[in-house]
Amino acid sequence: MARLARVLLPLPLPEAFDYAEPEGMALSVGDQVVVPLGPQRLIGVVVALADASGHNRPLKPVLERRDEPPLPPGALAFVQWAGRYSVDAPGQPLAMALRGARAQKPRPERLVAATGAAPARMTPARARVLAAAEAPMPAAALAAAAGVSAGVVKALVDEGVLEVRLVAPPLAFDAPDPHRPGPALNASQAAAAQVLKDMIAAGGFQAALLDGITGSGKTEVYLEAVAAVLAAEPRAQVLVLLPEIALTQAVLARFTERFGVQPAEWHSGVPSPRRRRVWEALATGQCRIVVGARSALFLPFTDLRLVVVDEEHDGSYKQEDGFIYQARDLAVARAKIEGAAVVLASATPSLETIWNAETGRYRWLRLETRHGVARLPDIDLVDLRETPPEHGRWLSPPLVQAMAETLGRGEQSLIFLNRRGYAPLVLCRACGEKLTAPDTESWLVEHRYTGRLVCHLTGFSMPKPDRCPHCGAKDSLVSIGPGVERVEEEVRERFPDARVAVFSSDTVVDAEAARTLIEAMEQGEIDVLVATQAAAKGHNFPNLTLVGVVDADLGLRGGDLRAAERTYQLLAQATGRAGRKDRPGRALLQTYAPDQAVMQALAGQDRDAFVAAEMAEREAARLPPYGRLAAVIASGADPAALEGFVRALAAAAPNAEGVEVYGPADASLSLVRGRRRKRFLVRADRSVDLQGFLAAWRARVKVPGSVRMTIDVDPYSFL
DNA sequence: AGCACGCCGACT
DNA sequence: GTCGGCGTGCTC
Repeated sequence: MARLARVLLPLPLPEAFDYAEPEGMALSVGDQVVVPLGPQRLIGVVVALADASGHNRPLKPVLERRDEPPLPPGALAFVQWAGRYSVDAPGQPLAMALRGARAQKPRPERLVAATGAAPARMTPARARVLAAAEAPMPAAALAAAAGVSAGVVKALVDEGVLEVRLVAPPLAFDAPDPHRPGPALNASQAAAAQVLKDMIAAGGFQAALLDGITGSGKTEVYLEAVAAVLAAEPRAQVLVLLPEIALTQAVLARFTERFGVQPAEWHSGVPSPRRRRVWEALATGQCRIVVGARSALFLPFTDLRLVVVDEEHDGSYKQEDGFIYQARDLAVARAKIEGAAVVLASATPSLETIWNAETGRYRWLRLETRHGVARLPDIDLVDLRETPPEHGRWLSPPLVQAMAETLGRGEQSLIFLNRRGYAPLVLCRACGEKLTAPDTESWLVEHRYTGRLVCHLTGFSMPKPDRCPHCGAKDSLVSIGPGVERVEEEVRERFPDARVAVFSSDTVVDAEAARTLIEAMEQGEIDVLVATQAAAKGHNFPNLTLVGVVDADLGLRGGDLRAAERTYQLLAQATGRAGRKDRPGRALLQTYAPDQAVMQALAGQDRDAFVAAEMAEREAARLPPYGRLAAVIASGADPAALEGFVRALAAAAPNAEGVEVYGPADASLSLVRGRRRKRFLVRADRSVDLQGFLAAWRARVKVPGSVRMTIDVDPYSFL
């Protein structure tokens, strides 16, 4: 009986394709196969097998079954679920899941071993080599073991006394030891760790929010949960997700210290052969701990029992282009599919997660105490209407004075501004024109280090011209607003003797540079660090006692759903930097809106008040977490075609109870690379099948070739 | 995503 | 008169 195989391909195709199973191939669901698609050969995964008799269409055959581990059932189910959830082609999440499987295979190692033949001439050096060549080993190692030069080994190989064997490097990762003693936990940590251990002992899907201020020791607590999982079952696997920027050697070292072995790493910087090894080791149960960035969620775990999402509120968990997904939410879904526990950890949890904890979906573990004698900093608002900086300056008198005092005591300051470059806008004094990237409304940001104007969205850049490109006026361009470079300039002018450094993605281009700068800060070689968000993560600067936030209002403008929440998280995080050791820290937030609930909650260090106020607003507007959102974005280079499509799309919106469709409006950046963008926003009650609504809507329209349509379920960026 | 088929500008 | 630009449309 001939069978057909449904094969999912890692392409944006709407469905899996059918192929004939050749006689004797004996395929199984999950197998990696090579199939023809038009003129090309592609790797895909078998998602179903069925009787082919009665199939009317001639089928191409599966070309081969790859001699590689299959995609485990949980991973396959997750891929299919993620495709439905995101209302995208199922091949998109499959492409994520196959990234490691399609990566370059690690190079085989060249080992030398004795063949048993005797050398024509025996010398003392040769005798030592033969004595040492008990097991196959690299030629250099053998030479070293025998105390001879590489030439002796090579001569024996040439003579046929030794042979070179190509051996695949070992796949397995060293087994972690969950029984190594962990650090002593305080009462609050111990209580939380016990709840997690009980959860794990009970088994099955369960979720918990590990909620504790900076320095409360969340990592130690979830490492206890990791240890419990590893100890409970010999095959159990653990995934720890971190924001990409937090994946430093320092963090990995904590795992190594706790379990005695290096965990597998997974992020954009991991070289291709290494990825292949991690993928295969997981799929064959030879790797038990992965520490990775959001895409690690798609790895082929066979026995996943625990997922930890550290800094769960972090915006970088949301992937915004290509396959759009929110890794934190998908982590919970994957845990559910696998029957695993999931722990979300944060000092400033997202409102969605707090809501899930409040409504009992997640266990809520609050760590109350801070490590050691460290205290929270005092937070003061600086009302910029009362004490503004001088014209063309950005640091207010109270902040400057606090910096001077801090410097005088020999302590460190962090000046925080979430804007790269020198000035976010350049305009012409003569004609008033704002300089933008070509075909875009996106402002060009001035960078003085490089003397260039850069578009942070499109990547366009040009040298700063001395004439206005619009009216030709000479020396008429003025820099508007502050970026970190400009604040650095002001700090240097005001404090000529201070040692000043900038931490932004321009000055810190890789992990190495980050480590160098962090170390300099730790060693007290920097007095004032001017930083973007890049620095506001998990570092401990014992001598840092002042945090200044140049523009605390930055997140509050623009009608963005999560603006207030983000500002809160940012500031709580930034001010959480100060005073971690024994010195009381101080934070000054410059604001034009000191009466805002966010500012008040921050000044009062009252997270619960902030959350309550924000929740009430969300509930009144039936916005997340009380409702659901999706964005539908249409873009195209031909304005008429786009306009026509958008009108048709609006007319085709299904009428559904509990769903409102807003738009079309110009999308956040209404013009990107010559393409106009229009956006619909869909708000739905939680009871509504939002994905079903979106799929039905899309099915009602024909998308012309010149227009691209993207659906973003649970959108984060509204700017 | 490739890759081919298909109609309009600068070259041997 | 052709080579080739990438717009549109398939691929089981």
